[in-house]
Amino acid sequence: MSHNLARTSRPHELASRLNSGLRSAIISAIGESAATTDPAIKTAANPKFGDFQANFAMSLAKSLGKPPREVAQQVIDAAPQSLIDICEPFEIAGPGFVNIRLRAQVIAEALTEMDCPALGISNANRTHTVAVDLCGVNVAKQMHVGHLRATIIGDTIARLFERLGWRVHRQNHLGDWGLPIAMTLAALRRARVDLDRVTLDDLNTAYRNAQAEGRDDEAGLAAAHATQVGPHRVAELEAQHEGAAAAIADAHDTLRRLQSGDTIVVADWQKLIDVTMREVYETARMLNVELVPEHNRGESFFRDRLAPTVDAFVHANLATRDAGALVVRFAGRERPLLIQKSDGTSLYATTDLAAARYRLQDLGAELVVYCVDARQRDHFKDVFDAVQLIGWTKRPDATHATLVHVPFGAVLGADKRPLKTRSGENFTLKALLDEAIARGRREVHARAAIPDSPTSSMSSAELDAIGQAVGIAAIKYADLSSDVGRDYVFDLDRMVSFEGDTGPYAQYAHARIAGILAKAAAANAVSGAITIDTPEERALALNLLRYPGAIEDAASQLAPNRIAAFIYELANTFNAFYQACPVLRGVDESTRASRLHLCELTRRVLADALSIMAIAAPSRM
RNA sequence: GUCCCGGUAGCUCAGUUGGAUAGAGCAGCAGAUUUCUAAUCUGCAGGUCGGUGGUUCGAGCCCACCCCGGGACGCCA
Repeated sequence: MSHNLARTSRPHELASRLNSGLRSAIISAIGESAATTDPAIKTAANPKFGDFQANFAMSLAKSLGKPPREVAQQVIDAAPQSLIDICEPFEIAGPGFVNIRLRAQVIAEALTEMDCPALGISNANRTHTVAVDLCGVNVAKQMHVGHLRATIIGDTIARLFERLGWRVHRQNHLGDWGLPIAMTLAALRRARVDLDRVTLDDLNTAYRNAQAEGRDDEAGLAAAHATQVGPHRVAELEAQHEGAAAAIADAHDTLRRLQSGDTIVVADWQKLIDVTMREVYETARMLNVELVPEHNRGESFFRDRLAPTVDAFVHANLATRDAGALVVRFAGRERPLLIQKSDGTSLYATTDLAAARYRLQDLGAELVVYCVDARQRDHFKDVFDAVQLIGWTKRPDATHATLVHVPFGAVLGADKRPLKTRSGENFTLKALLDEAIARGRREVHARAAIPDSPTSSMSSAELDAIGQAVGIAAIKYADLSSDVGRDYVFDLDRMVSFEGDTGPYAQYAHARIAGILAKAAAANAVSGAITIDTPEERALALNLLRYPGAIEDAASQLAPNRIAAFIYELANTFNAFYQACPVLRGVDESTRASRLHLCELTRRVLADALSIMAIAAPSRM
């Protein structure tokens, strides 16, 4: 998963300095013919090989017809002074790897440089605009685990770009228009339900019943036609489903009134939206997700743009009639994209095309990211190709915008089937979050009950707040920390176990640091110049320096798990440092000042990285 | 039938443009604690990277075919 986001060059970063130094060494050793050779700098596979390794020698040796180690030696001998100044003597190892160890002083200087509000991340990107399609709830339906993913993955990607200074448009593509909503609305109106007092549960039930009614009707008639039974049998079936047919007719009538702006129907429709969204916003708040009414760009928003969208394809000669419907065909692909039904009405692809056009042309997005279920892969491939065909990705400056689907996998139960309750229903997201919060609170209260624990003096309300943060972190981190494109098994025990690669583990590392810093402040201990002496200090420092690159990689690959992997790595190296390197006790003043500085930086980087996933970082837990 | 995604330790997963002995966590075993928060750390053990063939100095990664699992396939979204 990647797009054409240009990776900014970071001359201040150590890897970049090594890269350019080796590049010029290669040219002076081999000649201009090797000017395009990538030094292939990577972080060392193993600390015993140094901090970085350069792998250029093997591929270069082949084209030169020389032994790789000889080529490596030649290049090392031609190293410019700027490179020699920042490294310990190079070592050639194995088939021709060049092992690089930075001088401790250089690492310390780089860290000092990183010690600014932006933490080394370039955020001068205000000319860039991205639109992020996220959440995508349906009106009158409860949120379930699928919406959890669409919401938090989208929010994280949005925050990622915000962190990099982009203009970000969150787009909540609500399912708030069309026959399904009309069916629900019609059913509720028939039953004379008071829409001012109705709950989302009521709506959800009405939605399901209305759907079942409609399916019943369609299925029966479809079967009748498919089996070519006589008109008598069809009539019989129609009689059987008379109620359903009446309901459908009522739904169509309601839809017609809704579309024509019937004041009463529109007001009732708005009530359904209000009831649904009230709960969506509440859930978003629980998840720390930034989602407000201004982000709503649902199907209804695009209703007047559907006909122009279809017209555009017709006028561009990209749409053809097929069995009464309008389809867009693609070279080398059997599957067409249906943009208008044979009855002249539009369907979801039409809305997606209109939405894409809006995001590209009205919002001016150079990148549009869709955080939607992986099962819609083919659908988005078709939609994106259609947008490409008609030329809506062309930008005023002659560049092309990019549309990217970030497909996410299913949330599975222990049986590896999509997560269901024991009675076979979908888990509501709310129930899942309540359970996680309860678990988080239980754990936090249990810790606080241990004498001398840092939280033992806290009030029950304070502990509840921390417990909620821990429970939510457990769920969010588990969801975001593996490749989002894949299915994962929802196992609350593992998520809330607080051991290993989990949200609470990261929070704990942060709280530990905050504890040290609080004690240091109380003792008037101050941080100062960084010196790198021990292996643990070096490992921690090198990890901190990787932060800007990790964030840029996460953005360019639209991969939230890259952030999580960085966090876990940093928390790990910090805990090893914590174990081996006393900060406040038994060390001289300059060591204490240096280690306090490392702690401060680590805390800030951890908190910053967690904030991109919108996971709280409590100071005590 | 066509197309898409996946298969890595008992379990859950990493693995960047192809690079050194394929890495973590959990579970298991052995250690470290009068602690700056043990929700931690250190070590051990655990693998035919689904299979076969190919490309390459070098393949978990690239190519071909096959096996297994999941998904999508015009008038739902």
